[in-house]
This record gives sequence, C-alpha cells and structure tokens, in this order.
Amino acid sequence: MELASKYNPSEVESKWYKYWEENKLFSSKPDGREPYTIVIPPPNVTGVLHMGHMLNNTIQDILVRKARLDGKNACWVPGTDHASIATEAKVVNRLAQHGIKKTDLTREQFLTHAWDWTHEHGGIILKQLRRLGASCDWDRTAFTMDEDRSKSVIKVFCDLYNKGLIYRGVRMVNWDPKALTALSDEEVIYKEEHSKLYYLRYYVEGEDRYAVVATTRPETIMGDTAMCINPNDPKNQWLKGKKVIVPLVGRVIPVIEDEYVDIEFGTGCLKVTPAHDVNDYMLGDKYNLPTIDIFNDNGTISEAAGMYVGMDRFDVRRQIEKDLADANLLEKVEDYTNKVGCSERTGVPIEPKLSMQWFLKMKHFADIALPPVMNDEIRFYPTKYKVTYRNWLENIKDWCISRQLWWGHRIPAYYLPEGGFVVAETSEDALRLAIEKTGNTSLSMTDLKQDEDALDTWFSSWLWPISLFDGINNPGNEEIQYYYPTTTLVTGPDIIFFWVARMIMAGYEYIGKMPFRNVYFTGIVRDKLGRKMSKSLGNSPDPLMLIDKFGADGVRMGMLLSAPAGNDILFDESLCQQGSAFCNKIWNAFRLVQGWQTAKNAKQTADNAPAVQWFEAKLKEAMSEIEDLYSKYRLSEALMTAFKLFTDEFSGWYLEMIKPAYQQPIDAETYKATLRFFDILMKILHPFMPFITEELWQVINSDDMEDCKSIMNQTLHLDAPTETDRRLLAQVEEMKQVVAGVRAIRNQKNIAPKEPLILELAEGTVLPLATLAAKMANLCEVKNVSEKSEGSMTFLVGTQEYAIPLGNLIDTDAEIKKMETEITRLEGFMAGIQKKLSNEKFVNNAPAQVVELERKKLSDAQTKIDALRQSISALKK
RNA sequence: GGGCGUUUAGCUCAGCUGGUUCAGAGCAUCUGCCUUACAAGCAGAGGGUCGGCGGUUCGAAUCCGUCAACGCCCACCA
Repeated sequence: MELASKYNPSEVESKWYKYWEENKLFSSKPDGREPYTIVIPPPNVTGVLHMGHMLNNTIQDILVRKARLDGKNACWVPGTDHASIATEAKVVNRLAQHGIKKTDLTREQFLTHAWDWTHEHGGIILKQLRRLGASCDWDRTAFTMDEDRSKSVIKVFCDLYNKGLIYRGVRMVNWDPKALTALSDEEVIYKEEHSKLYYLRYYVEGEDRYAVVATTRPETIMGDTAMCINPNDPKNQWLKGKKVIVPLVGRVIPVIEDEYVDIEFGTGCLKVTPAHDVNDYMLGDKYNLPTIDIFNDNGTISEAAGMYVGMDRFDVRRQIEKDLADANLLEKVEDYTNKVGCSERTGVPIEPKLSMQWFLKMKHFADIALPPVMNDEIRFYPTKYKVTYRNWLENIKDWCISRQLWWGHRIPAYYLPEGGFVVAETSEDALRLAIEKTGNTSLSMTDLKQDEDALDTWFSSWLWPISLFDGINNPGNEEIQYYYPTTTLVTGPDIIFFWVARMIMAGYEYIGKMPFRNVYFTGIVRDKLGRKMSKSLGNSPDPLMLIDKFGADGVRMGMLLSAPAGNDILFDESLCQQGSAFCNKIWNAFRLVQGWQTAKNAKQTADNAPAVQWFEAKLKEAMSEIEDLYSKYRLSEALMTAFKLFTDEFSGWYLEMIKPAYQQPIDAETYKATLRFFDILMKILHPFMPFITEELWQVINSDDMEDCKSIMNQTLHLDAPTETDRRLLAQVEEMKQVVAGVRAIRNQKNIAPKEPLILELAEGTVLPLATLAAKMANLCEVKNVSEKSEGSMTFLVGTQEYAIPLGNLIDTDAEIKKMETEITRLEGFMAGIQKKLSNEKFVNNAPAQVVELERKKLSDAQTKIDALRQSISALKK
C-alpha cells in the first residue's frame, strides 16, 4: 500500500471512532481486573463544547486510555446535567419567542416544553466529544434527571430530612430577580463596580438639624426602619436617643447604637434596612426592628414601599437621586467602587431577601469531608487547593437547596390542609405519613399539596459518582462495589465548592468511602493574551473547527503541551499546528519503514545490531520516565518526553542509523525489530493521539487475523533499563556528541553532508560505536593517530579530543584564537574550583562526593587545556 | 481586610528535600541545506545577573526575611 506523504486526519478519525464504538471497545463490565474509573463532570445537557471541555476531556481520555494499556479495567462514564436554572432560562426564552409566558402554563405543560427542548438540544455535546476521541462507555450515558438519578436524589433528600439535616425556614437568601429564584451563596459572584456613594440628610424629628447617611443604595430608603450609630463615636453622640425622619418617605425611625457600625466609614451613620441587607437584617433581629420588604420578586418596587411602586430598582435609584436633590435632602454624591453580588447564571445583581427556603445543615458534612483531603487519602493535584478547600469547609454555612424553578427535582415535601408537612419519597408514602401524623384517616391524595420548588442542580450532582452506579437505590450492587471509589476526578478549580467538596461529603455519608482517590484540577483555558475565553469576548475558537483544521490528535496535543495541572493554559492555535506537524512526522517515519524491502543477507550500511540494542534500551529509559510522570499527573511532560523519543531518538537517530542505502534491502532481523519498536511507540503515544496510532498500529499488525483487533486492546509494559542498558545509552550519547561535533564543523566550513570526512583521535583512545558514528556523520575513515594531521579542526567531547583534517581549508589564526579563548575560560573555571578546594570549610563540611567531584572537574579541565595547548602548537608549526 | 499562588531565554514552562561543568526543554529567532520518509522537514548556532534588596551557609534559581508586580480564592463594611 502506497501512503501519501501528508497525513489526512479526517478520514482516519471517523473510520476508527466508528470502529471502536461498533466493537464496544469503550465498554466496561466488572471483572477480575483492577478497575480504573472516571466519571465525567457532566456538562449542561443543552451546552455546546467549548475549549474548557476540550482540555478537561482530553485529560480524562488520556488517563483512561493509559489505564487500558496498563491492563486495567477502565471505565469512563459519560452523562449530562439538567442544569436547572440555565436550562429553565433557555426554555423560558424560547417560549417567550412564541409569545408564551411561563406563568401562562401549568407546571406539567412547562415541563413538557422543557423535556422537548432537552431532547432536541440535549446531548449534542456528547456527540461532539466523540470527535475528540473520547473513549467513554456510551452505553452508560446518564442524565441527572433520568429515573435512577432522580430516585437517588429524592431518596437522599428524605433521608437527610429524617436525619434532621434538612430543615425549612425563613432566612435571608440571595434572590435572583431575573431567574426569580433563591440561590446558594456559591452561586453569587462578587464583581467590582464603579458606582456612587449618596449622602442623604435625615432630619432629626422636631429639630432643624440633620444627620447624614452615606449609602450606595438610596432606593432602599423606603425600607429603612432605623438609623444606627456606633455608641463610641464622638461625632455622633448628639444623635443618641433621637428619632430621625427618612428623607422623602417621612417615616420617623429611631436612632439605635451598635458597635458594628464603622466610625470611619462615611459619616458614621448607617441606615438600617432589615429586609434588604444581610447585616441590617442582623441588626433588625437584634433590636427588634420591623422589616419592610419594598421589592417584588422581579426587582420592582412593591406596594409596601408606598412610593415608586412598580418601578424597577435601578430606575428608582436614578429617580430618587433627582427627587432627593429637588427636596434638598441630598448632601453630595461621590464616586465609589464597591463589590456587587451578581447571579452566576443570569448576571444580574442579586437582592438579599427574606424568604422561606429549604436548607441543608453543613457542619456535619464539613466534619466528615475535611480530614480525608487534609491527610491525603484523597489527593489533590496540585496540592495548593487543599488550603482553599479547608478554608471553605471551616467557614461553611448552611446550603440553601430549594429553587423557585420547575425544571429539576421537585422537593418531596407535601403540605397538609391543616398546616404542617410531611416528607416522603412517593405521594403514597406521603399520604400514609400524613394520616399517621394527623390521625385523620379521611385524608386523600388530593388534600396533599406537594412543594412547588425544585432542588438546586448541585443537589443531584453531588451524588454523581454514586448514583451513576446506582449506589443510592441499591447500595449492595456489584457495580458500586467494583467501580467505587472512582480513581480520578478531572475538573476545574472553579467548582471545588459547588461540586468536588460536596461529592466528598455525599461519598462518606452514603457509601462511607471517598468518591475518588485523586482530583486533578485543570487550569482555565485563556487566550494568548491571558484573557479568559468567553462568548462575549469572542476569543474562543470553535473546537470542532480546530479539529477540522488540525485533526483531533493535533488539537489534543496542542491542548496538552502547555497544560500542567492547575496552571491556566494560554491557548494558541500554533500549538495545535505543532500537534498536527507531529502527526505528519509519525506518518512519514512510518512511510519510510514501510517502504523497505527485506533480504536475508542484506548488506548492512552500518552495524545495525548495536543500534537495535541501543534503541531497545532507549525505549525502556523513556518509558520509565513517562510512567513516573503519569504517576505525578504531569501529563504535558509525559507527552513531551514521548514526543522527543519519537522525533529525536527514533526518527533522528535510530532510523538514520539503520536506514539502508537507496533501494537496497534491509536485513530481516533489523526490520523486524524496527516494526516492533514502531508498535511500542504507537502504544506509548496512543493515550495522547489515539487516532493516528490506531491507524498505523493496524497497518503494522495487518497480518494478524484476530477479530476486532485494536491498539485499544493492547497492553504495554517495559522493564526498567538495566545497568548494561545504561552503559550503552551513555556510549551512544557520547557518540552522538562526536557526530554533532563533526556536523558543526561541516556547518562552519560549509562542507556538504555528502562529502566524506576523516576523523582522527589519539592513539590508545576509542570512539564508541565508531561504525554508527561514521554513518551518521558521513566519515570515510576513523583512525587513531599519534600526531594529528596538519590543518585539522578539532573539538572536544568530554576530555577526548577529535580532529578533522581539512588541509588548507582551515583558518589557522582563527582556530588558534578560538582555542585560546577556550583555554582562558577553562582557566577561570579552574581558578574558581581551586579557590573552593583551598577553602578548608568547604573541604571539611561538604560531603566527600561533592569534594571528589570538584577534584574531578579540576583534573578534567586540566586535561582539556593540555589537549588544546597541544593542538595550538601543532597548528603553529 | 484575610488567604493562596506566580515572577527563570522573545513566548509557554521544568528545575523535588541547597552541591552532577546547572542555568534547562519545547516553540520562536538566526545560518546553511529542496540530502529519495517528512520543507508540517534536516543540520548547526545565538539567547537568561533565575523580579529587587537583605540574610543563613563552605556553597543559593533552590532556604529565611522584606519589597515590588501580576493573578486567583474567600470576606457582611453601608
């Protein structure tokens, strides 16, 4: 078969992916082997693949493919997340386009639309992952709202309620006025905002004096129920015991005193709006102040405010500024920068709001989840995130788990006609409980009203490693026993609290074991200017276009090359370029080998046996290095090592060493060994570049009649290099330096590679692997001489001097000058060492080895100087 | 305000518990080659006071202190 000189990824990729999938090469069942389990961080069901997914899933794929090569039973479970708030927002938007409001629909009708949407747009991302080569066990594809997962969530809710860990109550929560739901603290992102600080005049009741209050939110004055000063504030002593009048509103409110107030800030007077600020709420609670909720759920002003009713909160801010100024109640306005909490999903500023919600008590969970991470039972890569993790757990607050949404798991609480509620997994159970509780046997299903709210999406995600193997509903089942704990979680540090920490909590609570042994935190993918990739900036390339352009293998390599764990990656297309160039290199190396003919007694152009032996050793050496890097999750370095192994050692040296003369056959032994090396190299590279390695591996093994053969079924183990191997490796390194020395002279003197040269070395010295060196450097003769020829150019390798006679080609003066410079440098070097060695403290304190080494450096340098001096005098003759 | 991290070649990074001639890698750059696998290539070369200052030590990119710049996380200062 004749192969084109350019590698064409698209054909190869679709062919093999289909083959793998059809032959179920990704699928896993419990067996006697060691499992290697990864659960995918489920992308939003209606999401589209972006660069973050590319990085994250490339890493996961590398890990599972490597595990397969190690002979483990690798299982990578895919799935999607229902993403309650994000998906519901999308559905609401689409309905709006058709002129339908959510409020026009019943819950059931709305959910029908939501499921339609999910079926239409859902899972696109999983198809896209296939283009990347992701070797997920697709038969296991799960969804956080499918039957098993939903049952798990409800069961866990009931269990935690029964354990007293879930409670319902009125608390100050983060309210998203756009999504119209409460959020957890983690879903609030604080953004710096350039805003204004308004100084308002609060007249003292019955006097012509006023206090000035600085606020960023003048629109909340309708909710003011007190003014607060610090009792120790000298400048505000006069306000003690007074009452003040809320500007515009005219309400009379008391001046209270609390040390919470910062004397330095503004005027030292704080307006207290218990309904709309967390701290004010605390003050209100402490001093029994009334709360006036002046906002509707959508952020407009409510009836309770009595003014500006129906206006949007930000419009009111502008309006009230004018009105205050007109009434001469606005002292001044200053520019001010503050942090505004915004909804992670909708981006709008959240409103602190008192409301009835469901909460999970977190103290218990923090207690069980902290130790295993701190003592490295669960390992974090990189370890710095342990600190982040600890800080969060040590300051944890209860988790608001209810959302005023329909798309999600409906809270299994049922309210009774006479008040109160029961919590149960099914409505039948609920009825039974209700009857038990009330003693009212005439209750029927229709009397029970199920809670309208849904659960936070993360309340299902935190069960993911368990629920994927049905470990909640069926804790004793074979799968959960076998696959759990999973091996490695690959995710971004941005969801360490949302997800990672909570999975650890659920893992210990429900299985009594960690959910995963290792957590690999990827970095954030940024553009090459260091900006986060985002839709709005338009700086994120379309991953599928990249795959079209560079091939999946090329893109995978590009992603990985600069992505050490935990470091952000500055993505640059040129890295993918490098990846696809490497594919081409592999392809062409293969073409070379494949084009050779073998013959029993083929004339060897060099001594092939040592070359084969050497590369064998090289493979072992590289492999043990790569294994070590894998074990530390230093994947980009593992890839780089494999890359250099292939490019430099295999293509640059080995193949050139054994390459037969043009159109000459190669001896069968060497050929066989070379194919075997190729086979191994493909396996080493396979986790990183699954497609091209499968393609070439298949060609190599085309004689093999086995059914459904694939590199994916192979294992690879190489022994560590032996002492003999190491000696040979060192010899070849020396030989390479000699070759490089000769080539450097060719470059300097413009001597074509075709022109053979003579290499001279001193009597009694040996050039290791001289025949190979001769081939690589195109030497017609390597000889020992007692005195080197006139007009030689020389170079040193170690302490050994080599000479190339060039007759009148050389510039004697320049050569002498060059060598003299080198002698000067070496003398300086020696002086430094001598100084060190004459320092008694050094000789006495440093380990003997180190001192010995210094002595060797000294004598080596002397040897070199002697050699150079000799060369100079020879040239001067 | 608290905590963490980063700073080494033009770029992206490696350099573990101080001591291999230790200042490295890949990319980029420069020079020369269209050499029958590959110009998406080959050969060779240049390039850094290891952020600043101070300290510990016989010895510091590495340990300590301090300052600076950048980044991230957390926090109720209106």
